[in-house]
Amino acid sequence: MAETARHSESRYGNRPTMKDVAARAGVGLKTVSRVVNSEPGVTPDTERRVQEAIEALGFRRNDSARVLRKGRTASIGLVLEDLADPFYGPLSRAVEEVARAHGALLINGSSAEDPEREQELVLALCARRVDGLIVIPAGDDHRYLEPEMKAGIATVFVDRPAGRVDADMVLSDSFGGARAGVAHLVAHGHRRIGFIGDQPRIHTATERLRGYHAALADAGIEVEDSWVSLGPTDPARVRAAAEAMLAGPEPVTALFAGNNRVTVTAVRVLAECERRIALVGFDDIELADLLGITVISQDAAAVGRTAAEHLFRRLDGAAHAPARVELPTRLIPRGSGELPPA
Amino acid sequence: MAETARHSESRYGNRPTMKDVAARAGVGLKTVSRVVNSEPGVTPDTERRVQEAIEALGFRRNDSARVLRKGRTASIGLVLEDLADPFYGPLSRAVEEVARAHGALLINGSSAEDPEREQELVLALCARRVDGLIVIPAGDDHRYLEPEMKAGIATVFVDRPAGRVDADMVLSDSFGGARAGVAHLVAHGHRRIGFIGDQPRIHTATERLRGYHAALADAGIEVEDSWVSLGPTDPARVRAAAEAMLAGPEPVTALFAGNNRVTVTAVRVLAECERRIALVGFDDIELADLLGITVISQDAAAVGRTAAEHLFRRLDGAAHAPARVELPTRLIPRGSGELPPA
DNA sequence: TAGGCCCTGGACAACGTTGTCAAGAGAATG
DNA sequence: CATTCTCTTGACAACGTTGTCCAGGGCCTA
Repeated sequence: MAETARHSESRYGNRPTMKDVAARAGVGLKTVSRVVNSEPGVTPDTERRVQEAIEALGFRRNDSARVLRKGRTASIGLVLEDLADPFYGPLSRAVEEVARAHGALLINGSSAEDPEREQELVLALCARRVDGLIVIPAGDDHRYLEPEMKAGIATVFVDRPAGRVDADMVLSDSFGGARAGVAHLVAHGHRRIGFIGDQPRIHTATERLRGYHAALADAGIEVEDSWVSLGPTDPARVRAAAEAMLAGPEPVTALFAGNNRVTVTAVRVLAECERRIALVGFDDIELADLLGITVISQDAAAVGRTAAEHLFRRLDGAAHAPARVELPTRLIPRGSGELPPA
Repeated sequence: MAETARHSESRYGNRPTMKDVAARAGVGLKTVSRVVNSEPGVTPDTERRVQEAIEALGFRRNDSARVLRKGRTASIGLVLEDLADPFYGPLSRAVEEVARAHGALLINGSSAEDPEREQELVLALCARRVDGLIVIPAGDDHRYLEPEMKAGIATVFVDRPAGRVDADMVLSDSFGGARAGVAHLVAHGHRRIGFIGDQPRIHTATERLRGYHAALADAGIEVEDSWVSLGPTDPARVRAAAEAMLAGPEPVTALFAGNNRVTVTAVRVLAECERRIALVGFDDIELADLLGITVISQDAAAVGRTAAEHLFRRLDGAAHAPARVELPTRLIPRGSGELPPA
């Protein structure tokens, strides 16, 4: 009776505990634990009684307590930039599938491309003692993760390399992809090609720009300053950049878009333009086939899957040196990249 | 010394605990706890010593233990259908923002439209004692949640109503949206309008179908069986359904697509078709403006935000009867819905 | 029938944290 | 100077679970 009263004031509403189940089933605490965990050494009859008590009380094991005792949370953290970005949805989903196959839950958070917020999120996840972390870096200094990694939290960086820290990474071949895309435009006769990309702080942005320069250098073309624009990828900035490149006496005849957000805005701008400007975008977009947009496609799901599999291999004890995996990209010609110079 | 040895074998790598910090700083355990939680009653000098010890050891509070003691996990669970679906990315992100504003983390999982998997996920989240749940139901019987809700886990159902359980819900006006969309087609002269939707098990699918029927009834049009097709929304099934409606002696002159996946496939099929078939789709799609697709738009972010705010109001103690919020939809004409009958 | 063994079940401590409470040191008051 | 009061500090229990270890009972064997 006193027992009941105590529980009705308990913090979890009035969740029954194993102790309550044990009392109701007339067995010891540990026996309930055994039944709940399907451990051997319980007679069918006892097990039945315990199960009945569990049903009757609506008992559900408290995983917090379990975690405290066992030291494994069976959860991993995923810190990405923005879940609303169509590139990260499939990535996150792929990570989740792998986690599920390993019986783990996924906690995720968006950094909104803010290094401070990234750190805050990562540390919160560490405080929960996630078993592992997959991080799409916003910042470029991850030394704050060192104590955590030393303490055994497996970490894989994705899409962009980690800063000042030695860890596993899974990247797409941004340099090679951009180089191939720009070379494609060159092959179709373009000599004046614009590049609109993300902020230089972001590794993929500079890698793609490097690929752009490499392709033009390969073709013996000298890049003019006005052809390149790096910065935030909100529609307003991208629109302004694109319009600037298309205006003036010697406008570009083709554009290379540094990521999916840039591509979307570029398509809008080009649709309003009377001249036919060629376009190749980094990242595939839904319905791009119908719009005839030529893209460099990276397989977001494959990136996520690879990273997660890496992580779980670490969690299962793999102790080799940090690896750096680079996944290939693919050029998908659909028309916009094959337009001749206007 | 023995202390050190014990810890070096500990399960969390060798994470220092408050006890270790206390020993190093030469203070009591509780004093460390006070510093970590910024509780009052610690002299600046003591605080400094403790902070130093925390830094030196790389201490990070173990939230599992904290949760066990305090009873609040400061995390909420989100169970949706598929994170890779462009409708759910923004929804999830909106939920995350609200959670973040309340200092909570978001754990999410995909049910893949499988009721069993939904239940499995929800119960796993309950075992972790998330403070609250936001569920996009896959199944139609949620009585399994009753003990959990009674035990104090706040729950909000989103996008589709809960089955056999009294709880808060945030829905979009599927019926009204579909009715308006189909009426739009009727207003543009169509009398033979096809409907391709999701499986009838899914509430939004039947609501939208109901809207379709209502609009046609309003116009005094009798629906033919062959105009309606419900089922999985994978491209193959949708394509087959669309092609069937467009073939035969009396084909439909317009299509209403029951969700974004259907719309995407429908656009592809119609693009291959020589006749101009009108199309209105439920859910907006990126770049739909460029493709000129008329849609019924529901604001995924608003749905997520509303649900999350509802949830936290519950967590902050709101105890009114379960509410049912229905958010309006918006018809966005872009061309495809305004085509006259071929 | 005695001895030993196996099998089931339970008592107890421990995980790392926070709430309660009481003790001790100074400061303020009479 | 004695007393009370305040402020800082630490000892201890508790949260709900699991691992360790031991006890008791039934069964088999000699």
